[in-house]
Amino acid sequence: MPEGHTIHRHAKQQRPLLVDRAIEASSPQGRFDTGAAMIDGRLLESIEPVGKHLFYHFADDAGIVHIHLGMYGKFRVAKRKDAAEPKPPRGAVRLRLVTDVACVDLNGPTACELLERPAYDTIKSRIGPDLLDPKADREAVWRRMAKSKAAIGAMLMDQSVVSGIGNIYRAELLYRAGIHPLTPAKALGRERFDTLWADAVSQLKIGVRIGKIVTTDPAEFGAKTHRQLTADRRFYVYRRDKCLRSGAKVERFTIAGRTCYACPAEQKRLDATRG
DNA sequence: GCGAAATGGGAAA
DNA sequence: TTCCCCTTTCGCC
Repeated sequence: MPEGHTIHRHAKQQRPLLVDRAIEASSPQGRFDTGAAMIDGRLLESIEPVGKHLFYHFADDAGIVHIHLGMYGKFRVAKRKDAAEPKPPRGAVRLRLVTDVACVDLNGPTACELLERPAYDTIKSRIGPDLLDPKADREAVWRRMAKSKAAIGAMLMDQSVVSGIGNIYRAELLYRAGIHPLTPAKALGRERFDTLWADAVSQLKIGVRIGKIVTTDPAEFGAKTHRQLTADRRFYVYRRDKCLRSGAKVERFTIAGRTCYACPAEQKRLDATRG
């Protein structure tokens, strides 16, 4: 389920298995043969998550592997107990990274490419502040929003404005804030924006911790933890017919080519002149 | 069993 | 806006 939380979770999980180790790289499927050959045998220096992107920095200027999962990309991580031989690839494995302790397979990514420094810089420059980066420039994000005419539902999905939020978090964060997605972003005003930002960070962190998106409040359903919530209670409005809390019929419409969901009873459309 | 839609995004038109 | 990529899942027949 790749939104920003997935990427940071992968980085965290893979670091102890791959970083500071020699990497045996291959492309069992064949579509990344050349790139894999370039990094094969090199030392991996760091894994950098930015929004929905992952960058693998290799030593000796061997290059930077850029991965974007898109909607279908998946990692499969297997530890090599007693350096056991990795299992044969499952499905179309674009990239396989093997170290002394693990085997990491990547299937179905939108992007898996080897970059040199300038191309890396270009991609980085297109990615807005990452909600999961403690040093993210919140001021810059608000400045963009205050200047724009776009709806908050569009701005939150624009990775050049703020990175890490996908279609599920967009719908759910705005529901939690009681703000209708078609509200002009600037109409939130600074205070509501700050509240929304803080909630976004805490929700994404829950996602990183438990490995899936759960945006409902467990206490509301008699559960102690987010993990305990069953699949039908993980979202308030996303892909639902009726709002989980109010029971109102969930409204569906398209913003920037993606389906957006909102509860007409609980999400108010703010006036652009207020705030 | 088949088609559509899905957590995403870039390029083309 | 529309197409295209990539893969899985779900609803409908």
